[in-house]
Amino acid sequence: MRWTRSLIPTLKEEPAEAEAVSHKLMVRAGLVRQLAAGIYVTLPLGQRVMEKINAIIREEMNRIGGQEITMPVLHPAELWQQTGRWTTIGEEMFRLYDRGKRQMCLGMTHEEVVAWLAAREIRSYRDLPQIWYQIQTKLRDEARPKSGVLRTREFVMKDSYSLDRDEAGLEKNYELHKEAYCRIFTRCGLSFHAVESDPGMMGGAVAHEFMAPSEAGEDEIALCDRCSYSANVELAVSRPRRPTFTTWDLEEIATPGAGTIEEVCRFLQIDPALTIKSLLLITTDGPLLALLRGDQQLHEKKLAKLVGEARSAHRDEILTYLRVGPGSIGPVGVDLPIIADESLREGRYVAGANKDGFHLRGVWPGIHFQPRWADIHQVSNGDQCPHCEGSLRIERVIEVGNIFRLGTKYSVPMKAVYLSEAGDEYPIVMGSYGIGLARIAAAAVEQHHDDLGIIWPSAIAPFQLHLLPVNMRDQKMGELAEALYSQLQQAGIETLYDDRDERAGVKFKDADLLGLPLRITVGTRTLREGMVDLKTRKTAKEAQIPLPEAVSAARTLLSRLANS
RNA sequence: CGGGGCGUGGCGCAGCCUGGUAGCGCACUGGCAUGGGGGGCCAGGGGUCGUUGGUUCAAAUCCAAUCGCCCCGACCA
Repeated sequence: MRWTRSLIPTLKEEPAEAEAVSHKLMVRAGLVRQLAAGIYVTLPLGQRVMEKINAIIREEMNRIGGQEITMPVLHPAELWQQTGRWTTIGEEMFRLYDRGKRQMCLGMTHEEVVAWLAAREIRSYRDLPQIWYQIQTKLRDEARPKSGVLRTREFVMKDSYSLDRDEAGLEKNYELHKEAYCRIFTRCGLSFHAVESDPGMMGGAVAHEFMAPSEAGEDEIALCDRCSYSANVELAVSRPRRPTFTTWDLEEIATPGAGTIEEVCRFLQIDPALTIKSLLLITTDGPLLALLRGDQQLHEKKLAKLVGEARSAHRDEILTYLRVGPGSIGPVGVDLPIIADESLREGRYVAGANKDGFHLRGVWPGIHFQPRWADIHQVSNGDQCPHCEGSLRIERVIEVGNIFRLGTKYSVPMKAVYLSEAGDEYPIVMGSYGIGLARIAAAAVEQHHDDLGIIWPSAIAPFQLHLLPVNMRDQKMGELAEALYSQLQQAGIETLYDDRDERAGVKFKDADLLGLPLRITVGTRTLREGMVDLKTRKTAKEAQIPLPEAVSAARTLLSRLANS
């Protein structure tokens, strides 16, 4: 493609509103433009990247037996009312009325439509299993769109749905998807982890998310350095490191002015892991004292699963329930329900004395107070793995895909059933599997760039080769470049031909910014010695190649890059 | 939804505090020179200062409301 006939609006300066590296680079390289918060136009270069990703996904989905379909974006409300999600989902769904005042919504996912279709078209066990997928736009009224194309209100997603007779069939399709996803992300050049995840509003058993490590990510995962344990911190469990305990006797000690864990530890010269952090929470059932070790953080979601939604108490509520200020709360002698983290089962601790300016030393959980035990701490860096002796590290990641076992959650209300060999009616067992296309592109940019710009993995690069004549006003040079361009095209090498009458420096900067895997420079050396420069973006290695060998050398290098 | 920040040519910004001719860099148009890393010279075009209302002789500047965008948090198939 000729640059002069393309829309490739590169930017010298960073857009003011961009924060994430991928956001800055995708805008600067002319891949996307923002229309409104969380709504983007995909420009020609970005479109080519999306199509590359698209093709890879399609190949891998077809390979596991997926059949491509297209489902509507506009849905009647009844569909969602049948499964109950019309009311459970809330403001994240775009809702509207048609001219006949019928309530409609914009599809944020398609379990309902799939179940609807299955209810009509699947009758017998002979019709199963099926995998249906689409690559389609989804709409979600995100509370906070952010980080460029990483969290948008309108986005293209590959979503597939498996239909099976039973759990065993679902398990098989789940595994097939897991394998397909690994191939897809690997082919797209991403490094990633498949981790255990919270099924959230999808329902069902433990699910998996595919996470690409990146600073710009919104999620965190815990990874074991010894075994294969890996999980979203939303549900990750750990055994916190064991501190060196002291066999203190129970005694009250004055801690003037020391309220926070940090202050108390400094005052007493002890490890925060030897203290109990006491939090007064207000649940729908009233006040609750939650206990953690001083070095741990409360995991609100874990707690919410046990006691429902909880908020921290206001200062006056603390005074009402405990007759003490926030700095000296403790579990001993308290007449409130207490929930304590498992890590407190062993050892003796320092805790608030429920008396301003005082703490208790030698508090023995289970003896001096009786809590309900539970895992309510957040996994932190260095905690011990729940399955082995390894230690966990926390990594920030971008969620690029996820897979869910839905079971019969949608087939039952939608009456998607089949008849077994014995003639009995059973609900179809479903799975659902998503991949965010733009997130793959953004994650790839996050993982592959340098100070100068993007370094595309060749599988999803918008073009394979950047042909750059240094001076278009030199007629001879122009002719050589033109000739080389048509040879490259004939050779089937996707080439972006920078035929602009720009200064060499401008073109070089743009080439680095766009980040195509390979660059051929036609310059004075070509005129003088018949050599072109062949430069690999990733390694920055440049080689001089005789002009007649340029195409074959490029082909060789590109195939090497494609396999690396 | 809570907290914070920002809206001034296409992009990035200054001017606002202390009201009085709207400015800089880049980009763009025409020309000159140059031609291997965002270089130089000359001449141009382009802005209801987000919007609305108020204060004032006079508002980009002060006040109020409103809209938009970004960041932190809450939320997130």
